[in-house]
Amino acid sequence: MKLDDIDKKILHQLQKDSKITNKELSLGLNLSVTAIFERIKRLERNKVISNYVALVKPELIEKGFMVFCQIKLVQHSKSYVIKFENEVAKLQEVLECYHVSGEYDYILKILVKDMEAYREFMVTKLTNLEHIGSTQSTFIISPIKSTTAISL
Amino acid sequence: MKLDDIDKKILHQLQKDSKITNKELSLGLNLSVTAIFERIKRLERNKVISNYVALVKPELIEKGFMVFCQIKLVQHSKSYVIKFENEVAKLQEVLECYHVSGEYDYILKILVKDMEAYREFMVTKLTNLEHIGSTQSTFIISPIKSTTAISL
DNA sequence: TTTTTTCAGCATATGAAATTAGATGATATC
DNA sequence: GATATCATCTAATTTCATATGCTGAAAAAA
Repeated sequence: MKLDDIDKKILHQLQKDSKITNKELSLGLNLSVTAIFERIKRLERNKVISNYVALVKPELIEKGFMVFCQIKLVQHSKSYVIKFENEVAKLQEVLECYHVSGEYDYILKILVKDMEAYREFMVTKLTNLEHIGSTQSTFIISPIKSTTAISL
Repeated sequence: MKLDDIDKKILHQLQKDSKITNKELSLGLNLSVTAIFERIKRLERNKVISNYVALVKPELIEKGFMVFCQIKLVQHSKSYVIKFENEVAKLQEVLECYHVSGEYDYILKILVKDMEAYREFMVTKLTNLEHIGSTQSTFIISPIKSTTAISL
């Protein structure tokens, strides 16, 4: 799907604040409300916009402890990889998971209540996954800039 | 601010889909529309909900190249740290930035069009920041699980 | 060139949702 | 026991998203 400048401006606004009304957008972009409406619908139909979410401050919901966990698999055959990826995606503490280049295979962004909860997560959930080799945890001291949507 | 179970359920829904109507929420939670409305307003007032955003597929807006970049500062006095953090927050390629424990001081999540754009970003923007020591880039081969809101 | 089709936009209308206002009952406070 | 506070309710109002049908420009077909 092709995006023109107007589409990009609309996306830009909706990424900053999806509660902006079509009218406000139309004023800023010199289009009618209907035109804006139809463009947004088109962006949604084509899955350029995948969905709309509320961003919640993690520290306010008793989840103030964020960790980047790097993981090495012991084996990299397709079936192992797929199994690992499926399992890890199910863990609700895992906000994000990426297959990456470099020394480790995966980087996970993990959010829990505190260090104790993290220990529990490691011992009972993460290291229970098969084929996991070594892991390395990097603790977040302070978020400087963040757009992460947090799950309860 | 204290959150009861109803607040948490509301947050949980809004994090999955902020376009859900108060009526739908009220049906699921056996409350009136007004009660839901007041609770959400309260969550917004208290900044538990910081804002609402549209999630956009990065590959569809010509930004398919994501990188974790770890950064070490040469010096850690307060004024340097603050200056670095301010500057880095302004860079639109930087989606997220965290002050972390371990060998490096910061982890940045960066999103650009491609490897060439990343090189350009490193050379012209990142390494231009003062007090930067070494950096290490980890490239994302494939996102397995992700909730990241992308900026154009 | 002329005609037709397609498409993006527009104004207007309407139904649904958000928001406001006022009433009620429960719980805490003096 | 009286009063204040708070969350909730119902009902009224306002605002917004969305559907409909029209218009003109550009593209395609004749």
